[in-house]
Amino acid sequence: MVASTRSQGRRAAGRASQRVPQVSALKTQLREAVRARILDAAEELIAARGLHGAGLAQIARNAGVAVGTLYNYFEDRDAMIRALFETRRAVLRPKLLAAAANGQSLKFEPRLRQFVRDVLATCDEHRRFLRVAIEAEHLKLTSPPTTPNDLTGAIDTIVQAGVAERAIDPKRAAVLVTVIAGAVRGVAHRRAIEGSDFEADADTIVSIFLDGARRR
Amino acid sequence: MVASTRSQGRRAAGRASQRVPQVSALKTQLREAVRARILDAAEELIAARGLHGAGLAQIARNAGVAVGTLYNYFEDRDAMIRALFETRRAVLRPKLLAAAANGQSLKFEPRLRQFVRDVLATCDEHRRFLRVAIEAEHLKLTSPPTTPNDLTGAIDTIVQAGVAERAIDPKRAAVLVTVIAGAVRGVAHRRAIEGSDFEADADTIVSIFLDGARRR
Amino acid sequence: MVASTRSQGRRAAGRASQRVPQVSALKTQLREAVRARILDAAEELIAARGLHGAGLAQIARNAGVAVGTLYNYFEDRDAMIRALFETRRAVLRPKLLAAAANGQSLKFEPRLRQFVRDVLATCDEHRRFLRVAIEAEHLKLTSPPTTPNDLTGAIDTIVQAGVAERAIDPKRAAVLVTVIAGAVRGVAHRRAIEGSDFEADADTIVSIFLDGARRR
Amino acid sequence: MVASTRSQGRRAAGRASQRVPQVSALKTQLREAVRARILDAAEELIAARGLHGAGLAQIARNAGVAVGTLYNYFEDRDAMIRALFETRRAVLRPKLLAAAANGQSLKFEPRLRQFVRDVLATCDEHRRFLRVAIEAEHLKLTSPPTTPNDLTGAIDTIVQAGVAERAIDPKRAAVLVTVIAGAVRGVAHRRAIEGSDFEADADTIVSIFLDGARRR
DNA sequence: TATGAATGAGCATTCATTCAT
DNA sequence: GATGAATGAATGCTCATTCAT
Repeated sequence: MVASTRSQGRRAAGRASQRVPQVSALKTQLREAVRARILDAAEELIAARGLHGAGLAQIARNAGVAVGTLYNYFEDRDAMIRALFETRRAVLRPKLLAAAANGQSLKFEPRLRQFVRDVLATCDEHRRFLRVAIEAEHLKLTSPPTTPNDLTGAIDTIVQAGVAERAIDPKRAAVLVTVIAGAVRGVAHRRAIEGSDFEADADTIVSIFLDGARRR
Repeated sequence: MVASTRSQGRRAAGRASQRVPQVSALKTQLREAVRARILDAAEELIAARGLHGAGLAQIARNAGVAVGTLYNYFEDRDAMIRALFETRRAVLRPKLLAAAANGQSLKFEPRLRQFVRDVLATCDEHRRFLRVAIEAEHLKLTSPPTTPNDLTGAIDTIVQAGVAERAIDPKRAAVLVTVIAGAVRGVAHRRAIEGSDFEADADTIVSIFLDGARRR
Repeated sequence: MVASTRSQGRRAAGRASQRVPQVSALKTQLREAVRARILDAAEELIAARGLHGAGLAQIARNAGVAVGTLYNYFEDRDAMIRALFETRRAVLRPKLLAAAANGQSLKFEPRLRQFVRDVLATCDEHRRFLRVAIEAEHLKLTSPPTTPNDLTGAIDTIVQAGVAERAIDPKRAAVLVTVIAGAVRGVAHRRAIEGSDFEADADTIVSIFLDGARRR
Repeated sequence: MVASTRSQGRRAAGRASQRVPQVSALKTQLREAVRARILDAAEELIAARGLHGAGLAQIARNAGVAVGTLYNYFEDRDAMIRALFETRRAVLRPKLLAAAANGQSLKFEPRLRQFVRDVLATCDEHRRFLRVAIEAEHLKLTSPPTTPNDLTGAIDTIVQAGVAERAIDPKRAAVLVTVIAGAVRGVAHRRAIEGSDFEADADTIVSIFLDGARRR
């Protein structure tokens, strides 16, 4: 009896020490789910009606929570929007970095080709956020590092590699980065709005940039 | 007295028949001047603080009129902003069309070269409005045809000409338009923000697009 | 005709030069009337429900204006309440100063007697504000100089005069000021709440302070 | 085994019959301790930031409990504040009554002297609550009997005794009560805010009230 | 009973729009 | 036509209260 009592005690203690973390893990999971729902609601509204048209009341309604609840997750509206960008950025940035780092063993050309393909695919995946990011490009006041800069950075990495292996003229590097970034953004933007899938776009873009559009 | 009255009447009538148009012309001129002052004030504020930060009170103050006066010139705030875009568009569109039509006698390459040069010059001239246009690219709901589309249209004209003279592969034409438009916009955007003058940008861009960035 | 026209012109000019100030004077008067109505409404609500219970919506309703109008008269709610105190103080302070300066030719005793009589009369006149002043005595954060301090200051003036003419022991002066101020405030407070008129209070108070309540 | 079980049962029962009251006593004690901690936290916050600045969240934090727990001790915020006053009153009232009853065998003058001394001492002891009481004097709507009234009552008791022994003119009694109460409150208030100790205040006050401030 | 996240009515504040002068 | 004070719906935010755990 003593033994069994002890073992029960142990088991109980064991259960407790297991359950408390389990409960808190569950809570954390729930919390994250709500947070995600809120950010999704905000993202959708901003994409649809612009930053100005995304009121807290509507965001709360779409997220299925009360207005006050928003303030349990974010300091204020500004912080919420900043969090939205940071969250999305945390998803996109690694993809961009991975895309940029991807074919380091490859020569410049196939590497760039793969990179552009990856980036456009990623943009397709995150069409909705793209509209938000475009919307927010002039809100530099609050959130310093924007996703588009990540794109430019990634392209810069690749182009520098191209310069290093003497595939690209260093004098043209800076303009090339801006031009490629503008082009990619333009194509992605068009896709995001039109909803169309330019299957072969990636390769065409790279061919144009490398060999020119001139017919030979 | 009668005579003098008559003659006065005649003279008055004569004056009136001359003056009424003059007066109305003067009035129209004055009206247009006020309208322009209002739109300038709006443009400046939007460029500086964004669409949301440009309140009617501040616009009126900067334009040197009363708030109520704004409503004698525009139906409401939305109409005023639409008018701002249309007014600027009315200035920019002819320039773009002229740039596109400019070297119709030229071969494709020098024509495109001249065109990009002209477009970037025009963008430099209208830097302030550029910021407004960028700001407003997500306001499609109210104003259907936007300046950026004019750019795309002009580029399309040129590229089609290139296709016609067999300098460009027709399969690539659509993408090329988007890509060039994106690149030009990207460069212009960068200039508008950084304030820097990329003197040689135009030629570099065209060279890249025609012959590729690849070192030979 | 010329003459009459001229004289008309003169008259018109005369009227104009009279009327513009008249109009602006009328406007100023109207403005002040509205301002007063707003402050009255605020005073009444604060007196009835306390500072916290006086919401801008209710104040506006009671003043017969829209909520937004309040902001044409005051920077924000805080400024409005500060203005309320300053306005009332601007009325009460001169009365207190006058009461304190009143019988400078008199001996200490009749002077104090007159002073207390005046102060209690003034308090009766401004019963409603008294409740507001009491309410606000712990809001020192925003408005530094409060009406109650004016009372203490006035009493101090009188007591110092009493000290000067050797009617009062200087050692007791400080406490006497506090004690008289407390007593006057207590009586005024009681009147403000009970609404009763203690006709002879002033003289009784002074007698007590000068000769004591002890029966002889 | 049976026996042992029984004896265990008995013992258990014995323990239970001893312990249940002990446990409930312990629980009651604990409950009271928590209640006291909550009221202390509330008192401190109200004294420091005013009634309006004492939010339930902050009170709970300072008391070391959760917000919801407050509602296990008090119906709502209003009831909590009322309880605060009643609790403090339950401490202060007996002291005031004792002070009033203290020198029943003494003559009026030394009795009043002692009373004022006691009251000021009590006020010094409870400085913090004094600020709360002052803050709350306009919350009469909810809590009918306030501490200040206890003071007035106690003074009334003494003054009536003075009337009875023909030391005080009955016509002046009512005013004298108000005046003394106001004076005591004024002095106590000044002490509470300035933090200074007027050692001799009590005697000075009584002397003034009995024999007047007039120099002889 | 203790907890603290969820709730939503209530608040001060803003700003496009109207209208009497 | 010009003016600018008046308007009030809409917004972001707070906080006493509730309730599932």
